[in-house]
Amino acid sequence: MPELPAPASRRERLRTQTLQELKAASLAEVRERGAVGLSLRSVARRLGMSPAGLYRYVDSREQLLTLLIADGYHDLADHLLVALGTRPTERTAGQAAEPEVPLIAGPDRDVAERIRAVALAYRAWSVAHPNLFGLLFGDPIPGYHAPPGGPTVEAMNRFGRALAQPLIEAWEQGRLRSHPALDAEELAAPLAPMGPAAGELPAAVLARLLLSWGRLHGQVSLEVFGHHHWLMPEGCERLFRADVEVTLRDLGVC
Amino acid sequence: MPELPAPASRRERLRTQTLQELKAASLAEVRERGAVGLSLRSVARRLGMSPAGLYRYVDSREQLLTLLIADGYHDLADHLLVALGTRPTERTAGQAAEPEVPLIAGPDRDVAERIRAVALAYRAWSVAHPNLFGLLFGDPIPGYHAPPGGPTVEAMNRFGRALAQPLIEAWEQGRLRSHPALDAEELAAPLAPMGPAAGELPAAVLARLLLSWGRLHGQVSLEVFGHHHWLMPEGCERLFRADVEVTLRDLGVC
DNA sequence: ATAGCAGAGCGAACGCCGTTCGCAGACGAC
DNA sequence: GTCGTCTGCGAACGGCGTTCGCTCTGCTAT
Repeated sequence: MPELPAPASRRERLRTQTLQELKAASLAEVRERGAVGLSLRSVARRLGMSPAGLYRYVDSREQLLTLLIADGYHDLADHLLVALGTRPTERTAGQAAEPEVPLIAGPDRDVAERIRAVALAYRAWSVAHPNLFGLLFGDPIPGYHAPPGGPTVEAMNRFGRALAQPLIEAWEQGRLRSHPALDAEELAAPLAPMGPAAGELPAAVLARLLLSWGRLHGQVSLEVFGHHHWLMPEGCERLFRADVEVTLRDLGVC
Repeated sequence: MPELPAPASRRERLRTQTLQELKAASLAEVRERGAVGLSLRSVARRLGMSPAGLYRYVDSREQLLTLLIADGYHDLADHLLVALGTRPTERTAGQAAEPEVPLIAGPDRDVAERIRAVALAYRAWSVAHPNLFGLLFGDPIPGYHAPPGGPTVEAMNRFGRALAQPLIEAWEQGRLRSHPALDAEELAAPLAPMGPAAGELPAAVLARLLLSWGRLHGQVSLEVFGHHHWLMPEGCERLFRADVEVTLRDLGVC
């Protein structure tokens, strides 16, 4: 979120500052108690405000959650971009202590190392913020659908671009191995009318992206939600690293 | 859940019947509105009971949810077992319309086909019951930890065994391809002290099980929670089938 | 057969929640 | 300085999970 120059009247400055505090307090609640446990009254108590007062800044509890979702995607995207060597020190949004990025591989590094870096960063962020991971990727908010042009989809797109970046590079370098199951035309066909985010990505690359993302996401999801941890108390990270290596071989870059 | 012979007094019969109705009504609520939307008062209204009356059968809303979780694992396990050709017609628990099992491969079929069958059944069940999938694999209930010997873990174990069954067969047939990233000793080491469910499974097989499950689970999770659907309106099933084929090749059975 | 007791169910209440409404004060524009 | 908009608040409504004490029913032991 680039800071707008906006000279902004005193009123407006106070307003945006209050809204930032509101989001920060809500974020803290979500981190501690999960998205389900977010209570407007409790947030109001933190801010020393009346519950009704919050409604000057937020339409409803649900809309507040979507604000946090957008921020969450931005935070995760920032994290991935750090792993890719972009955006070296900025890190404005996430004011709470951020997890270390386990591996940084800038644009000059081999593409396999860059994929590794983004995958490890994805897991590191998710494990460090399980409740935020749940907010982004867990049960969807019952009635909610993101408005097409809104800040939520923009944040999701930024995240998606960061995730796709090294795969696109691999494709540009001609290093994606062809695969009978992945290059079948019946797979590429439904991908042709792709969403607004995909841009000019060829279907075969998009297919590999979704597949690879899905794999890593599955491991992370099972770990964060406690399903791996229960069968395998230790070693989730090693299992994840093994999956990354297998995926790199499948892609052909390693 | 085998039906106990239990001649049971009239009181007891009525009691268990009421409890079944209670669970059925709650299940319907969860199916419609999701686990977050489950309301004891609403369930009581469905049953024509007072809200307080429910507490004769259930300790709390949370405990009711865990009952549904256990039932959900059993239902999913049943579904997988049907795909494996076991348990041909019984299907007692799930009284609501169950999804068709897309592929049935009995014990006489090739192990690759059996893995395919269980994977497709996993997805079919999840897509057919998104809110139940969320109940089992979405955000965990904030404060809850399954009691070690309880019915929940028993149900999870039954599900895990069904999932592992064809992989074990592949291993017994010596058809699991060795893989540098998966047979590394540092991966097997943390798996050695495995949970109560794993039994005598060798670590390398357990590692492949968790890896393969994680992959498929990731695709299903992203699809059910709407993340794939948004980038790729159609073709989730084809993408999933492609992932299954890639996984089969990785395992070496195909 | 009957006395007594455990089980089942209910109404009322408590404290929490999200949300709305009307009112009061503060700020900014003219 | 005046007026309108913005900000905040107290009170209230309906819904929620949960508890308590009461009644009534059915079972069981004598």
